[in-house]
Amino acid sequence: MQSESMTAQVSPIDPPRGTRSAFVTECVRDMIIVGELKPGSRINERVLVERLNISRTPLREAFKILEREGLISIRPNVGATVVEFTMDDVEASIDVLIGLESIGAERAAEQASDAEIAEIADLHARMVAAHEAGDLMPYFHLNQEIHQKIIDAAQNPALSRVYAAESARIRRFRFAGNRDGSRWSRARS
Amino acid sequence: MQSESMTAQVSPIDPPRGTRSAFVTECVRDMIIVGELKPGSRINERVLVERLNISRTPLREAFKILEREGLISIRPNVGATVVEFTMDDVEASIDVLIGLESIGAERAAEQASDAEIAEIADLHARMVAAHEAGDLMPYFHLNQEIHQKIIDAAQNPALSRVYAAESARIRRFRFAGNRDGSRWSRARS
DNA sequence: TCAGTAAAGTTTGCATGCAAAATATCTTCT
DNA sequence: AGAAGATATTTTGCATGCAAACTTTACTGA
Repeated sequence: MQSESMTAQVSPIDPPRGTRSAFVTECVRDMIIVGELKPGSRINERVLVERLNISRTPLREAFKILEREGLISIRPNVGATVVEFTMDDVEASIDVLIGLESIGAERAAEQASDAEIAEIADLHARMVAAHEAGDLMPYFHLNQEIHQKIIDAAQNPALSRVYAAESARIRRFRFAGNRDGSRWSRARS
Repeated sequence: MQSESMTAQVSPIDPPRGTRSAFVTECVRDMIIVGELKPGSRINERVLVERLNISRTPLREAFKILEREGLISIRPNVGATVVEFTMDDVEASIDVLIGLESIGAERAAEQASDAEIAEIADLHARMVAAHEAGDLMPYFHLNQEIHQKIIDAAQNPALSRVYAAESARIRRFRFAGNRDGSRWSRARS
């Protein structure tokens, strides 16, 4: 669903694919995840409007979406600010993610095919190896992949949706949080 | 231009408190939950605009929010429709809710005070009693209460948020789904 | 000097207008 | 009659304008 292609810099000229609203939502979300819009800072509508060459209407719609996603906070008559995460917040989210993965693993074990299980087991072994070798990037990607596989294998749309949403919320902290993988260890079943 | 005719059908309050956007969001959400807007049916902007005495802008913002909440689906250039749930969808959500409650119970057991645990245990006992007595309404409310207590006791904001969101999504199916409480039984720890 | 206040300048929330897309209605031809 | 196409109507997406709320700056008096 989410493309891994990271537009580090927002294109000055915008080829509007789909609706403006969806386009702007993705842009602003990426800006937040990448860190171009920093936690705690207010977001100026006019600046973004000029930057993205769109009017305020789709931008404000994007704000509503991103607020519901938990990435920004809108104070009435004041404006939107990028939400700040404390370390506790991030750990709380990770705790939830781990729990969701447990659910997924449980249901997956009941419903998944042997092939899927084998695939997951393989990914898991490689992930553990990468982790113990201290290879952070491979570990990170394998981690993401295996978690997604587990969730998908459970064949529970609600689970996939909730997991994806919460996962996206703290995506920008994944790298930092991964410095010590000890927390993630508990996700291994 | 909006006449102040007697449109007092279901409209909660005419003077909108807070922002129009928030007001409209709550209104439409309630309409969906109550069943006034039926699953699968398209939502006509103009009708709602006239009904709620507001312009299209806040209504469309509400649509974006409700789409994020999973209550409606917006097809570009076509419009918004109330999402239809299959029984499988509802069961999938319930599965997720149960899983989240398990996480909550686990964390709560670690962090909650004895008083909180006792309170939950008491609620739980009464819930089981109501369930076995076949008292649906008391059971339902106790059920809601105990689940909320457990989630709160875990002191995990992310967990509370995710649970509340998913719970709200299927609120309108709770009664029907409660016919057999057997599924909920597994949430008891 | 600085707290308090008033005026100027921004920024937000919302209503409205318009073009494009989609839907409904009517016509035409086989 | 029924299908295909053309036209009319409705509906959506977006830009823009304006009033209210907020923020910043300038000013006054103690």
